[in-house]
Amino acid sequence: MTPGTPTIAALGRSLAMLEAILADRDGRSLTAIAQAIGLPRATAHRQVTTLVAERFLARLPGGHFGPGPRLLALLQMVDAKQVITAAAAKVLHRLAGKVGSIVQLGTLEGDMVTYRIKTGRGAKALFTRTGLQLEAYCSGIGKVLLAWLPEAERRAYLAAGPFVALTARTITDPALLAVVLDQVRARGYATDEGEIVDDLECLAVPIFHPDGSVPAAISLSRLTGRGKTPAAESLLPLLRGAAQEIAATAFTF
Amino acid sequence: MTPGTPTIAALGRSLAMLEAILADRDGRSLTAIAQAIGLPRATAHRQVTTLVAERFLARLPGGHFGPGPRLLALLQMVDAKQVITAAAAKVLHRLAGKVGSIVQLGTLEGDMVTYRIKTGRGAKALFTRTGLQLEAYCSGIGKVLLAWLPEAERRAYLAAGPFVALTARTITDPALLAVVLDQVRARGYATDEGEIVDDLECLAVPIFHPDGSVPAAISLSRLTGRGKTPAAESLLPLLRGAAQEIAATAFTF
DNA sequence: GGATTCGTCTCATAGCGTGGGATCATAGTG
DNA sequence: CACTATGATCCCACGCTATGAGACGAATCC
Repeated sequence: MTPGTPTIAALGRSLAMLEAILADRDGRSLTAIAQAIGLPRATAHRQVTTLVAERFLARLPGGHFGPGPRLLALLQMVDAKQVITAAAAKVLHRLAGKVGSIVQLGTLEGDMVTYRIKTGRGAKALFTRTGLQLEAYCSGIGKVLLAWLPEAERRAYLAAGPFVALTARTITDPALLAVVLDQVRARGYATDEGEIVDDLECLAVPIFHPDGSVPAAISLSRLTGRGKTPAAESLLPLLRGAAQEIAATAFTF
Repeated sequence: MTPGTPTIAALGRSLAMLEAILADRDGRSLTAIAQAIGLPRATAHRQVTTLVAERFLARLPGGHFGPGPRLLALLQMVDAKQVITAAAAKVLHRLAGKVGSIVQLGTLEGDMVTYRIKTGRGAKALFTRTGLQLEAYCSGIGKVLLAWLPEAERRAYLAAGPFVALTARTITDPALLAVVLDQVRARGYATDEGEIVDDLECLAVPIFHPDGSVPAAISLSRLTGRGKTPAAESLLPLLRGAAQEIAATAFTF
């Protein structure tokens, strides 16, 4: 540890013990688990006793342990999207500073995209705000999230419709949208050139979960009216780098 | 606390702090949260610092906190069914002793029922064992779990088929099964009279999650060849009582 | 600019968790 | 059935470590 950061050693050890017990699917003895993480039997025993008393663990018949009610309650408060959002915050701030445009992060809830992070210069000029929900089919982030949806869900989404035109360029034909989503998956990124608002264009890439799913996506947006147009695709490596960094910090244990 | 049980006070307090921070959706200050659970600011600050360093929490811009990667990893190991199983173990042992027959608990995974607990006298005479997966449409537990499935999933299950006859009494007609499931929901319990094996009958009731869903079901089984047949429905209150007790211990935080 | 309020850091104190070891409780084994 | 091995649980003196009041800087409000 860095000596400059005072932390509670005992807490870390207890949490490691919690992890070790839940990770153990083979029914090892408490003593064995304790030994595996280098803890005296007596200490481990007391920690587990406490966790059971606090209802974070439950005793199973046969001397084993399982998750307790309070852990379940915790589970209901947390979802992967929140973790990604937390991990993404600082990465996206840095990215926004580097490219000098608006950076956003969004997730899919049902048919709608939820915008969870918005940062960068000119952010107030854009109509979105964090917490806003928007249709998925017409934004870069939305198309990325749809593209990596499981086959069955993507099909259901396309079948549900209707897709209302917000500008002349909005894709409203389900068949065409299906083709576009296939392209997005093949290329690894999505674009939006005036499909929501006429003078807005953006570039979006997925954030991959290790299991291959895409729980979130990030995008760079620019109002086309304003000044120079830096080659959009030249920004792709930066955006992808950020996505990878976010995934790494969010999913590395 | 009961004085007879030695527990680590500090661990409990730190975990309470973790919960409090995650439960706070209003963006209160750390000081405010600490005060709410009666902890000095300095102590709370050190605990949170530790939890961040251990990656159970993550710093959000604006001085707030969100769940961290290790918490996500922890919670991925937990699902509601495990918690229910843990909570049910002792309750079902007691019930088995009281009624003197076989008690089981099962959950639905895809189309199959997984038997997770089996206890009581004569348990070895029955072919099931914990961990066994069985088709859902022909057992009492299975019918309960199907009956409370969300509309769409229940319909999908009924449409998928086929339903093979294991005995002369097995329900193989999807339309009839649909009617039976409606009855089960209306009555609040399911029976199986020789639909899997000729001489086996059972009575099953749901365990309700507070949100109304049914993540698990419990049943009493009896081999009909053997002796007297205590009025099956007279056991219903006992079974329901056990189900309610399990739900209470598993979902009360 | 004065007054809050919050986050962060320091440090002396004592309270508490620590862990070696003893004691039960359960299996396996000859 | 005694014998042994393994694990769970309990005990307790010791010393370390978490504690929390207080100080300080920073940000925000009036």
